[in-house]
Amino acid sequence: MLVQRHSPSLRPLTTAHLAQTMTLLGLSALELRQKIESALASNPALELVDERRCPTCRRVLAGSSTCPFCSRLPTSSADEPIVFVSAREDFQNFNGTGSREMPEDNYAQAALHEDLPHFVMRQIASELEPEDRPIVAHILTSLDEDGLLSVPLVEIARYHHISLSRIEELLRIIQHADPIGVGSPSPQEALLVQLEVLAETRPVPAMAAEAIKQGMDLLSRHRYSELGQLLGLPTAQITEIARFIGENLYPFPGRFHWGDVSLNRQNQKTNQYSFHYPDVIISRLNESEDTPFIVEVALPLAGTLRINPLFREALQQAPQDKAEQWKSDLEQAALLVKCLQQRNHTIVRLMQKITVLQREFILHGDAHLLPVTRATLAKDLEVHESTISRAVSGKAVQLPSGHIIPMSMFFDRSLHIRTALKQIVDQETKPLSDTEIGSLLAEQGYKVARRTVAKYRSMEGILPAHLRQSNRPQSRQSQTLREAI
DNA sequence: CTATGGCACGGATT
DNA sequence: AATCCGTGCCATAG
Repeated sequence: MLVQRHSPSLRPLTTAHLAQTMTLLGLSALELRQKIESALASNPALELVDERRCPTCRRVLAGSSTCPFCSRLPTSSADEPIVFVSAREDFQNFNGTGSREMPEDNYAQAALHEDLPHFVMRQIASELEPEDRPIVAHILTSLDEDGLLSVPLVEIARYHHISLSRIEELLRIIQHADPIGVGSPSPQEALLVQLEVLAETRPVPAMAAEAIKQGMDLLSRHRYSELGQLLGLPTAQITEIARFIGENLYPFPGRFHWGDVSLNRQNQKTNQYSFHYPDVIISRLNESEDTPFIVEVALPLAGTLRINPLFREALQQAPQDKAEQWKSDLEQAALLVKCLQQRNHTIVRLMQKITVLQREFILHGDAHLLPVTRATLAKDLEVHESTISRAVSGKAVQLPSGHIIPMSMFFDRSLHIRTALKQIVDQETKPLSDTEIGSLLAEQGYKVARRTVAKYRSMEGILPAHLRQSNRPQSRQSQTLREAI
């Protein structure tokens, strides 16, 4: 296998090597930690020693978690980013902020240790009868990335042989957990639940619930006068209700904070990137324009994982019945350590390439992202394409700006065009049709079909021209709301 | 008649 | 082999 070429020190790869390297490569820092912890617990041949060495230069590190020697290489330049693996002690205390503001602490905490289903379950578990828990778990795991329930309730009721009304009771409990409205079958219902909860602590506009119930589609299309007629209210009052909803309610309870790292593009536009522990942290050595990058590949452990030398000795005089077991433990341990090295090695090499290629993007944002494919990078690095895929998937990168983005964003083929599109719409004086936007994009060198403009536009949550009023800035929430329909 | 969204196809990407 | 993405065609709304 090609991987070998870059790691001459490793002994020839067996199938086991390969399999495990592949698996480890595909894991994020968080998953990797779990994996290592469980290995550590079950395999006596492994030990975690406090002595920490810089994985790059092998120097023993004293206090700091980053190697002072490596991070101060005087020869590095913009073309040669400093890339190294770093054992992060702060992993447990990670709060995801960096320099970035964090809206709610508990979200960050939750995202570190668990996903949306677990987060919700933990809140409500005490309210539930033990026999209801599997049912609730079923519901929670069926949520889509927006935190909405796409599976019909009847189906779940039938599956568990319980009545529909029982299910509805349970769902009600779920909906009142944080994020409020989670588990609702529709954005509409999510809004209603939020409204209800909000009403307990502060005044809400009269008829707001009616407006949502009866005029969801009108509301979402900004047809305030029509909605006014429907409800027999003056348009002004409807506008007021709409404003309130836009500012205080959110139709997709899960989208704000969770969302799939690789798929959910929606939250990128809001700067609310997912709160995952970054597998890679990019920072700049200084403030100058041509500063080298410092790239830390996070190893979610404080210390060095190695084979316990005592165990190796003990193996010599192992009792008959245990010999076999011990031997396999030792092999397992050695394998894990090697594969771990290899995983890190691959990621380091990958990041070296990426940081050079996407330098402008890292420093200056979305518009400068080059459309690079995993395939070309694989060729550059002389590894198999699938190796890159695995190395990239499910991982997060923290940029010098503090933003945490999915690593796959480095391979987004249309982000720069979408950014240009956003800019066009931001600056438009009258709503431009997709065709017009298309020709403007063409002037900038982006030749895309009209249909594609429409796709990008909706990806960015921008409404079609006829529903966009001329350039008054609108709250993000109401944009999202309208997107719902 | 124009603007847009849905569906589906084919080629590229993973 | 499975999935994603850009695009063309067509139906529908305005």
